[in-house]
Amino acid sequence: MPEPAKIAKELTIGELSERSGVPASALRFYERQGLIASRRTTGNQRRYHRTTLRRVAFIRASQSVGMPLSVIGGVLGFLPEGVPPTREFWVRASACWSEEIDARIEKMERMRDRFTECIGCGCLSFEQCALVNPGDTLAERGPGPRRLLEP
Amino acid sequence: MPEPAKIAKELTIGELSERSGVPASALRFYERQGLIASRRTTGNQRRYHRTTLRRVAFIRASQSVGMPLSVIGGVLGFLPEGVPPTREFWVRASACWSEEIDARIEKMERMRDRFTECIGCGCLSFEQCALVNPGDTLAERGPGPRRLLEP
DNA sequence: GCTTGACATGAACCTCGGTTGAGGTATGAG
DNA sequence: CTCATACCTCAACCGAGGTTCATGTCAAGC
Repeated sequence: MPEPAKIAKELTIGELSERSGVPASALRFYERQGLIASRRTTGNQRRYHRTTLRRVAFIRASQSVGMPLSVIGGVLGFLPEGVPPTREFWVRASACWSEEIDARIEKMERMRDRFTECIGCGCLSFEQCALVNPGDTLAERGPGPRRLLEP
Repeated sequence: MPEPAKIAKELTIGELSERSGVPASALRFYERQGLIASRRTTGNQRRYHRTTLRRVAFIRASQSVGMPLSVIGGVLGFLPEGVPPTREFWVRASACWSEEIDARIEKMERMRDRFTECIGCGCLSFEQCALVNPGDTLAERGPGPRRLLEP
């Protein structure tokens, strides 16, 4: 007789909070934002699938590299709730974040160099000064998860 | 007979706004935060010294490299209102910001690399994962304008 | 079955860097 | 002097990313 199939244990919000180190208030907030999902018991309490732990890990890791929740949510949209993340997903997400981070680093380096140039020329005046009018504002919009969308 | 000394023209908030491209509401906000100062007319209207234009330029340029207003305010504290910024000031401020930016870039690179590592090991689990528990939070506090303070 | 701790909701509050609007006053050109 | 602008203050609001609190319900151990 085979062992009875282990029922994959669901997590309460307290357990998820404990195991992830993320306050329950934040987990409820993520749920309102659509980043994670939960089943509700008959008594209206949240129960999380085990894989939610991974989602939360991904959220926090992404936040730690400076991603806003809105962008993280976009990427998590490609990862259905309740299935463990595929290797494919990790690879693409990583590539996506790397691209994003590289862009930000590049921008900061450009700004730093401009700042130093401006010291050299003593300007820091409007109209002429590249630092005061960076012109990078257009490039600001729409990086998005290209690597996830274009395999 | 010598020409009458040109009275250094003061700027109204509208003029400062126009010439700096910064909304008047933001200029009032900066004043509340103590980043810039103004003289008041008998009728309680603001009049700005010409050098305020430079201060505002500095504020915007600093913001463009990601400095929070509080830190910018700290550095501007070394630049008395009404005197044009010295070369010394620019040089130190630049060095200060460069240091700050380099630190941020370094941190982002570290994070990016960790992210990629974590993809490699497939972890992204709590407790073990360096990304999820970066341990960089302590280093977060107190960079401050060292270069301005220690000549 | 009772009690206690965990969970639910909603509203209020926080920081940061401002914007918007209402209601009132100054300034300057004609 | 008048009248259009420009300016003043104060209060409320935005969005991001949450926290805190009050009040009420659920689940589980004894």
